[in-house]
Amino acid sequence: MRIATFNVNGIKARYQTVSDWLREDAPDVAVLQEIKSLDDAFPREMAEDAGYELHTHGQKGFNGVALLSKTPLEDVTRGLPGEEVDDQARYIEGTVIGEGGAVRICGLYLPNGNPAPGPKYDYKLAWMARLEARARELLAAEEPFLMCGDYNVLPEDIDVARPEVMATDALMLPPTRAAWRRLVNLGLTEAFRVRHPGQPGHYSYWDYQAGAWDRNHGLRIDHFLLSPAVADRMTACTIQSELRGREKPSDHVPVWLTLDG
DNA sequence: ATGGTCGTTTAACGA
Repeated sequence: MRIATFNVNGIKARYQTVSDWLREDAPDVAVLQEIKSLDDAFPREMAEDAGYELHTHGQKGFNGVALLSKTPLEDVTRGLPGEEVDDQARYIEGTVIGEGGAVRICGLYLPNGNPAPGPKYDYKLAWMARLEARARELLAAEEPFLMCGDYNVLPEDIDVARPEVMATDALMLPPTRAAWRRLVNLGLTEAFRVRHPGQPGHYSYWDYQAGAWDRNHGLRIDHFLLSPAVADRMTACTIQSELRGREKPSDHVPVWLTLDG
């Protein structure tokens, strides 16, 4: 089973890019972030014509996540538990049944948090605490799961081209990294780094500005975290960086996870 | 040192 996470930066602007990508690269499950669309405004035929079941959790103008699956998803839920009122659409879960068993897929768009300090950064850290609580629940239930998406977290200095420029950024401030480590230290596996230990220069995002792509001034902020049973099934994790060089790209590229069965 | 680019939606705001 091949699962891809992709921050598309606007599903309407990315119509052709995502349509072509689904047909050419054909993930079994596609986990999308920043659809920037209401549920009713998502171009459903893009998914359905390519052979996907579509589940969205959208809002007007900003944020928004979606799950696309070649096989039916079970128990799709929207929103991250832990806050009574959360008007930001950043989280969706669904269970896919593969040959190797069921996997709970958690798609997330973690808040950027800039400027830090400030209310946006407070919201980011609170959101990370809620995500940790959700991971604890799934671990306690012994449910095989993965959490993937745009984490807006730079786990280590090798995940950014120029760490000194980003030192005070919400994506890598010490409290951000501490919250990330608490999550990983629950016993989760960060798929890409485990498959490519110590290798710098692998990014999943390049700013549209200042020739960031041409200079490879990128960030690795799109991640897969795997529960132990899912980590045991991992056979590959790769970043599809070539998509960033194509016409009318998103500022992010897909990250892929391959599971045995 | 500064500004630079997109997307959504049309005046800024978010990233």
